[in-house]
Amino acid sequence: MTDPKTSLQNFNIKEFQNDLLTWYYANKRDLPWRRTNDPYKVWVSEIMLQQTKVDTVIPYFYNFIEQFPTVYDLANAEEQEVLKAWEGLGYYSRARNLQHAVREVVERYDGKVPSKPKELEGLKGIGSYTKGAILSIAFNQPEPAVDGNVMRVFSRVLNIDDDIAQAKTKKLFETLTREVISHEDPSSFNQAIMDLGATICTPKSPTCLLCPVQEHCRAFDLGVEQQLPIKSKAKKNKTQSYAVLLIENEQGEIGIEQRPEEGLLANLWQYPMVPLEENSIEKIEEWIYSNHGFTIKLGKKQGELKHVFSHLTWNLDIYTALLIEDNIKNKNIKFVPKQELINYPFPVSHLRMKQYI
DNA sequence: AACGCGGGGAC
DNA sequence: GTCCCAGCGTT
Repeated sequence: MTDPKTSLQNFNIKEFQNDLLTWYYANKRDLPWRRTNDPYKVWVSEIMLQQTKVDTVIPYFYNFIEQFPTVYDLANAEEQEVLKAWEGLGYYSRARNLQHAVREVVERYDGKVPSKPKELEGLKGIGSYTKGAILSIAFNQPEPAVDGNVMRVFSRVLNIDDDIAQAKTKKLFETLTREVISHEDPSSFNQAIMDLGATICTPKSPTCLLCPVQEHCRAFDLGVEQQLPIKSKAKKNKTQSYAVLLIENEQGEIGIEQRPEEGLLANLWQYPMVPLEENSIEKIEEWIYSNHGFTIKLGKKQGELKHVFSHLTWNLDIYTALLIEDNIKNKNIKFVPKQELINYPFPVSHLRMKQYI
C-alpha cells in the first residue's frame, strides 16, 4: 500500500495546479452541464455520467432536463416516465434512485440541493465520487471527486502501482487529491483532471507529447505510462438462454410483462421470456400455462439475438405466438395495442425486436 | 471486499 | 474478442 505522504515528496503541487488549470481554461470541453450552475442539473449530469461516456449522455441530458427542468418536475413525475427517459442509458437503478433522492430533497430540504457532505451522502445514488463532484462543481468546495480518470491520471503522475480495482486504492487517491486540489478553483481542478483523462491521459496510447503536466509526470519520466494504472481483471460472464414470445391476441394486441422491482432491468417491460435451460421448445406452451395461466399456440421462430451485459450474456430465440385463452392470472402481464408499446420502457435487447411486431 | 448492475464505442 | 467508461448499493 502506497503511503500518500511519501508519494507527494518532491512533488510541486502549486506548479502542477497552474499548468493543469492554464491548460483547462484554454481547452475545456463545451458540455451542456457546464453551461449552468444549477446544482440539480449538475447532479443529473453526474448520475448519467456514472460508467457512461460523455457522448452517450449528451442527448439524454438535454431530453431529461427538458422533460424535468426542476427538482419539483422530477419529484412529481411517474416512475415509468422517468424510466422511459432513461431507456437505453443502462443502469436503471440510477434513474429510480435519483427520483427517490430528489423527492427527499423536496421534502426535507425545501427543494434545495444540499451543500453539506453529510446531507448529500445520505441521498440515494450519491456515493463518494458524486458527492465530491456536486460539492466541487456546483458549490466550489475543495472536495475530491475520484473516478476512473482521476485514478488513472494520478497513478501515472505519481507513479502509483496500487490496484485501482480495490476500494482502499480509491481512498488513497481521495487522500492525495485533498492535498493536490486547488483551493482557488476546485471546480475547474476536478473537471480538468477528468478532461485530461478523457482526451490526453487515455487508458491506451496516452498522448503524452501534448500533456500540460508532462514535466510533472513520473510515469512518463520513467517510460512506464503504458503500464499504469494497475487494474485486476474482471471475471468473465455467464450465458443464459431464453425464448422470447411475441404473443398476439384476437384484437391484435401484444403481450408484455413487467420485470421484478429489484435486480436486472428492474421495473422495465419486456416481451415474455421463457428460460430454455431445461425447457425444450416443445415445453414452452406448457411453461407459459403453468407460470402465467393462459394458453398459447407457438408460431414460427423469427430470429435470434445475442445481447451482452457487463456480467452476463443473453441468447434469445424470438418466436411469434397466438393467445388462445386469456384468463391471465399474472398481474405483471398485459396486452396492449401495438401503437402503445412506445409508452413503456424496454431494455435495448427487446427494443430490437420491434422489427418482428 | 466482492459482486450485481447496461449499453456502447474504441481497439 | 477485450477494455472501460465523470460508480453505487448490497451483502
